[in-house]
Amino acid sequence: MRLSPDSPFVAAVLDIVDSIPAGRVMTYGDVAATLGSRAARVVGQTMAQFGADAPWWRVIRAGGHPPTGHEARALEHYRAERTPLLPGADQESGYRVDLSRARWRP
DNA sequence: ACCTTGACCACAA
DNA sequence: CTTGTGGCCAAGG
Repeated sequence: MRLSPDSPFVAAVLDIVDSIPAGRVMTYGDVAATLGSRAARVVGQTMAQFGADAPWWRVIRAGGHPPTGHEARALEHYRAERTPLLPGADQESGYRVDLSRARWRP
């Protein structure tokens, strides 16, 4: 489906995403929780539709995986801003962000 | 009001 | 590692 472009939830999500510093990340659930919500999926839909002009690669899944379908492009950003990744899988597919070090809590 | 669709989450087997 | 189950929430049919 489509989210309303002027939904207050959408605006709030984008505000939070813009506040994440370089080299740090938040999970979809973290962003929702910051808004007092559990709508992690809606955060994902928000990023899918309106996240193009935001630092979308700083919002990842709870397991440390980058957003589905954007693994390769996200990795370029992580390398560029030195986001801590878990050791091991160095290839494009299969890597994860080290949440214990990179997680940002506002 | 019910069903379906998602850049999701947690937990169990 | 993989499925499956149940939960979450907005929007559209």
